[in-house]
Amino acid sequence: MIIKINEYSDVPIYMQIRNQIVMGISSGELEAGEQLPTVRALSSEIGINTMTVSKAYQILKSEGYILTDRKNGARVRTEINQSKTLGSQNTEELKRIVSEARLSGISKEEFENIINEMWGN
Amino acid sequence: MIIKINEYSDVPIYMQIRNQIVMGISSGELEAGEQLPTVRALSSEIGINTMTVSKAYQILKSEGYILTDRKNGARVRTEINQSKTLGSQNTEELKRIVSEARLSGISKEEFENIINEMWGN
Amino acid sequence: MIIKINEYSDVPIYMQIRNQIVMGISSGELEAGEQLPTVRALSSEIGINTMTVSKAYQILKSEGYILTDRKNGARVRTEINQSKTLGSQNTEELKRIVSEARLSGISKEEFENIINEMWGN
Amino acid sequence: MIIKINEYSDVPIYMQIRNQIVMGISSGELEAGEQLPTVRALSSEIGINTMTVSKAYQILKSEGYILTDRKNGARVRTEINQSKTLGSQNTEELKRIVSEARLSGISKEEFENIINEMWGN
DNA sequence: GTGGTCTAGACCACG
DNA sequence: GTGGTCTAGACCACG
Repeated sequence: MIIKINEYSDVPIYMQIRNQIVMGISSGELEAGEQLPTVRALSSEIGINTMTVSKAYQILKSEGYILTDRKNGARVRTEINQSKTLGSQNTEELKRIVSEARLSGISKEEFENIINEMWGN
Repeated sequence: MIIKINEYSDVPIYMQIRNQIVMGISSGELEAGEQLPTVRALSSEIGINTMTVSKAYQILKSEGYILTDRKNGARVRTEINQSKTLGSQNTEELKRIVSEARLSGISKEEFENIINEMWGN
Repeated sequence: MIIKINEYSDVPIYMQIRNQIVMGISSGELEAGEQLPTVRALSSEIGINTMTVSKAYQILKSEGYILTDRKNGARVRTEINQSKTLGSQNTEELKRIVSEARLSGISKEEFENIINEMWGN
Repeated sequence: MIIKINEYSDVPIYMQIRNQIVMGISSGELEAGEQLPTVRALSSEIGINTMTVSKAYQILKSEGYILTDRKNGARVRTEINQSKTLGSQNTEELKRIVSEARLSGISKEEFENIINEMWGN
């Protein structure tokens, strides 16, 4: 899986890494149990500080997306916690996006089509 | 309309104000042409600096949501530009949220119900 | 001649009045010697303070575009001073606009066409 | 590149900075990808507050002229959006300048020569 | 070291 | 009274 960093984004680099790995797991590009590159490998590959990658991995671990051990490095967790809830921050973000979409003249049907495409099948 | 600031949020205060006003316009709580509180009134009401409120208003102005004049203060714009697009940042955010929702075990139907509730009718 | 005020413009109202009268003289809509509406008439017509119109007239007078006397009110000057220079402020503004036009991908030919249309004949 | 502030100008300092950087990019004095001075360096160089410089940079960023990141500071964007339009404010300003130029006795040919010089080649 | 945020307080032009 | 500008100074996350 290829991680692409936008160094000029407002989103911190460690968060960009975290987000792309989460999206990779969700899309199936990263399978359950699959091994992630080592911190050192990934940081040299994308040309950033190891601390930054390490921070991304720590967040993914604390969120329950990956497991780490000294021997095997990091792996995608096979049983990700199914909270079945969006969480308050994502709910707030989603409300904001929905509001802006409505004001920009997008119809609910169009918005649902966007969601459908993103969801895959 | 009541603005509530979460001082522990990662979202800057001026952005929280901006977001809540956008959501207020979208929901109809703030009507087209309606007058917003003055910078001074709002800043004293929520206990923050006038510069911070001013920054929120300037962003809303530059985004085309409100208009300001020296005499009457700020008003909700009656004709908000209908770009009919989400914008690249909102698209990225939405992709991330969809990915996290899927991984948390939310079904597409449940997600669409969340959208439906947020959308209103 | 009809003066249209944009109350939400960053350009002060007195300057909007001044600018529109200058453009009216330049286009020929206002002829040399033609009488302008009284301060009172114009201010009530466009619904603003008499002081604001008065300020516009004072600027036009000091710039040599109009003449005022108690008996006849304000008239377009028949011999406007032909300095044949842009002035430093207009020169700076024009430089800025040219720079922005270039960066936006407008060609010199296209820009000259815009000038031609504005110039009339 | 040297930024010169006119403290007596009606143009706010942050806008003077913004304008001079835009003109620098347009003239080629600032090249695509070139690094701008840091907020602190520029503010101390021209003797003004960091907030004022920061505001100029934020405007340039929101307009798409520059990119900022925490590590490297600000850089001139390599691909500036080519809208190919003047924008309504610049169009209005240009109309005003053309009108004043005509009234001052400048011929269309002379005006086009001024444009030509500003445009470079 | 970098840009970003926020404050307290001042002053300004406009109307 | 209104929004807009600017300062001096502080603190912050990111890298």
